[in-house]
Amino acid sequence: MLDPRTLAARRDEVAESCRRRGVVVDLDAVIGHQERVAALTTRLQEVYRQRNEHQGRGKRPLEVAERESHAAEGRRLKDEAARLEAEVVEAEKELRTLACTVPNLVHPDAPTGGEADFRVLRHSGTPAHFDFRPLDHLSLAERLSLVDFEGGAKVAGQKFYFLKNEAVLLELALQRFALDVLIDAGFTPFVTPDVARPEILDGIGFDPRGPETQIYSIANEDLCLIGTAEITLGGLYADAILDEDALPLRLAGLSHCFRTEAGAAGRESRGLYRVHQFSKVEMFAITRPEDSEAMHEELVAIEERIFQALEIPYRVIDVASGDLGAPAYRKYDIEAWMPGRGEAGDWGEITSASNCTDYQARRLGIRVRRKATKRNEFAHTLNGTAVALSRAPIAILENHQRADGSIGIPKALQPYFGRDVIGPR
RNA sequence: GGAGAGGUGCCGGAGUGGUCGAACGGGCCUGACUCGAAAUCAGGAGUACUCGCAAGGGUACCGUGGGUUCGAAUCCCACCCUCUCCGCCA
Repeated sequence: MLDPRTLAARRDEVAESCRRRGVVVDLDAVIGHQERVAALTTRLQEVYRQRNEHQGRGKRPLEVAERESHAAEGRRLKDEAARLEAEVVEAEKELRTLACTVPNLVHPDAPTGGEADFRVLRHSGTPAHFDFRPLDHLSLAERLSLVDFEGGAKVAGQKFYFLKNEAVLLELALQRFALDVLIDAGFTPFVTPDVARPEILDGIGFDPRGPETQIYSIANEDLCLIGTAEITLGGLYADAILDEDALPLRLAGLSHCFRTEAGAAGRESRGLYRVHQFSKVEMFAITRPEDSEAMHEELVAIEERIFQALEIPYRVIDVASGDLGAPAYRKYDIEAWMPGRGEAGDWGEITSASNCTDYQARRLGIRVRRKATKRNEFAHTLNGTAVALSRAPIAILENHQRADGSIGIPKALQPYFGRDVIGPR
């Protein structure tokens, strides 16, 4: 949600961003509605003022007849207020609905276009040359008894799985490795709840309901399974007014992530790439508005450090305007080289870092108290994947596979993993 | 899960129908005193909405949502949360 008043002030800029996103929104309707809500609110407050004045006159002892007519007038004012209140509530609800259709602004340097129009910012590493035909991660994992999708389907359904043997150790090693990198970088580590209230999801910009939702709801509870720790870490600071000196906040959250993947049938669905549950170490940052772009670069730099240490070839892309998602102002994805993907290997997204500017902060009520002006402003929030324990293992398995079917463990991970190879078996 | 207690401003803590946006402490900010500081004294500090070019008005908010009443922090109902005890449990 963009603030309807800043929307009015920056109307043309917002319109241009919507155009670049390919989103059709009637901005003038939102602005007009905001004005109507303000006018209604003013009228309601005037009735409140009258009511207060009237009540002041009832504080002294009154004759019986006087008391009667006083009470009657009071009831009249109360009814009038109630009527207006209902109108205001209704109008505000509608305004919120309208305002929520307006996505965030888009960074001027982000490429314009759809999913395929990303800009490649840089490459790191070179895809390994195999003198044998490399397998995809699923075949590798099955040969080595690392995952059990059949068992997952048996107890929980399609796209759930068991990790087994070294895959379990690999998951834990990657978690711990990533956390160490983040702690070094000044992040405070968290293990967060795996569930959250719908308001929190909504504040972060996830739609907990509706047919296209990515979110599981828990029956008979007002709770959802989280799709990422971004939800819980952001929610942790909902309604906070933060001291300017306390920023930026760097938070690292380890959680399980649950996604329904509604409407994603058939899309790159093999193996661990797109599953209903996985673990993730997520970065979340809260900054002053002027610091968010630098923080965005910092988050990507950390992601790159992690994947360089894991010896995974990758490229960093600047996601195009049409593929950003409503909260994001700019998004950088890291795509790892996955030798087993497609016919002869392909790039696959393994992390994603977004600068959401004040879009989430506004909905969650995360503010900064400015020292100079003593005023409160909405903070900026950012999030980025340190390591997703579904996709990072794909990249490791596929890139570090050997002719004998074993998997080499990158040096940086060996102390965490405990040995230097998985298999062969 | 059962029983009890409680949720008030930055913190502690009054307040059981109008005079309460809220006593009193503490902390914080400004000024006075001081060479400076401490102590002391005098002032000032919440959030949001709304009207206004502004200065400055107005309105709402005492866990949340309803209700009673001319009038609710105060009474009633529901829910959420916290604490203590019991039970259960990793």
